[in-house]
Amino acid sequence: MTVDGRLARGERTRTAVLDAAVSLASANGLDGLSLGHLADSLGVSKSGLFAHWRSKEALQLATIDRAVAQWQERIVAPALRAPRGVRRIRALHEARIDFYVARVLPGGCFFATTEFEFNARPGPVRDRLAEVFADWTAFLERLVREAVELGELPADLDVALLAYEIDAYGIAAAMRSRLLDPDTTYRHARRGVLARLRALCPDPTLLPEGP
Amino acid sequence: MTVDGRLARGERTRTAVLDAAVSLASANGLDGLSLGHLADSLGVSKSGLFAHWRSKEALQLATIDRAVAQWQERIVAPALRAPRGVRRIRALHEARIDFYVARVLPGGCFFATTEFEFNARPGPVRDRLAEVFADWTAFLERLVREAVELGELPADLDVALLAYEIDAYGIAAAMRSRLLDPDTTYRHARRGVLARLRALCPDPTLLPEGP
DNA sequence: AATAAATACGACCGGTCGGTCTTCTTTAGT
DNA sequence: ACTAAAGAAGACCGACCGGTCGTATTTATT
Repeated sequence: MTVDGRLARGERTRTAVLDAAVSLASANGLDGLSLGHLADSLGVSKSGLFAHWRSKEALQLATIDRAVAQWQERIVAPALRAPRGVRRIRALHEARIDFYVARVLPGGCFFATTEFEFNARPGPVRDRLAEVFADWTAFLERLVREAVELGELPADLDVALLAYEIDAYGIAAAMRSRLLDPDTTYRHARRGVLARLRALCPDPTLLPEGP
Repeated sequence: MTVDGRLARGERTRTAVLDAAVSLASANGLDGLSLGHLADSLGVSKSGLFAHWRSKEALQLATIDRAVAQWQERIVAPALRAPRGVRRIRALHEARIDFYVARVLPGGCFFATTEFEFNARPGPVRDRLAEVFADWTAFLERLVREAVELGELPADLDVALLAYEIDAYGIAAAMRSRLLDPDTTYRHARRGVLARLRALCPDPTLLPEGP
């Protein structure tokens, strides 16, 4: 099966551009993502970008999708390799903090930055971000519900509330690690969720203290 | 004691501009705050603004200070009217959520928006925001420490961690309330902190369930 | 070898940005 | 009434923004 070299070349460019766009947007926002800068930093011409996306908004939407794919690879996929229940919840949170620690994106968290940027700006970009956020929340709640069903968390637990709390630890980590002391921040984020789960889980051996 | 009418006029204009700037920046960020738009929305000329602030950056810094003053009035001052200890911590958090519920600012939270906007952009604005955030964290930790000293929280409590958690509930509320269901979000934010404090406080009568 | 499609480019457009300059009005001090 | 200072206005600047257009280059098809 041969691939069309023209399409292959375009696809290569497209993903390279989007990776750079995710990086840039994590630091400067989806609005601060200037087509001129993006083109320059990639050694392409600005008009070359318009061959792939008709407008800045189309590029912004594509950038969001690329960020979702990265998040899926780096945070969700590793967590799904852990066994269902509280261990998976912990693995997800740990993968997220690891992602921040590794400084993968210059802005820390693409979603935190862009969601705050657009939460008061109606339009397709905001709608897409809200959709992504809703999906993420639903995923977190599903993981918590699974743990309840396995008996690893109390049956009368407020599932949505615990999901809210776990995500809150992550958001706060993204924000504080860039303005205050990063090490302290990450320690709080990790210890907080671990302590929370241990307090709720009847079987403490599922959640060892160690790193 | 008479005041200089010229200076008074300038002062009036200045606070009016800064109030509008805080509002605008809460929605569009400190960078999205365009001097032209700001001037138009106030019925003044753009060059009139430069008579008060030499540059956009100077205006941004003044806007931050104004937002701090508003926060002090609307969140910190009410909390300080509550008795020291866990009740004051709760009052602070409730005042914060009330502030979000009241939709005082179109963007929800000035600090959450701007701190995420600037956390990867070195410069005086970022430094000032980091300073403000550090002060806020220190204040929160002080309140928690006071509650420990009063015996309303365990002596071996990780003060900084609880302060981190309380702030995390607030940050998450600011973010989620604009993209997901606001009522659910606010309920989680309030119930979460309340449940957390009640679980730690030996005297449950200090923290009644009621609204 | 010729044609067509997908990429990419340089030049350019109207509009907006932050910022400057000159001018005019308002007000205080005398 | 006159002067000095502060506030505000409008015209204007260079830089950059998102976006368009015509054209050249690469590649697959025939």
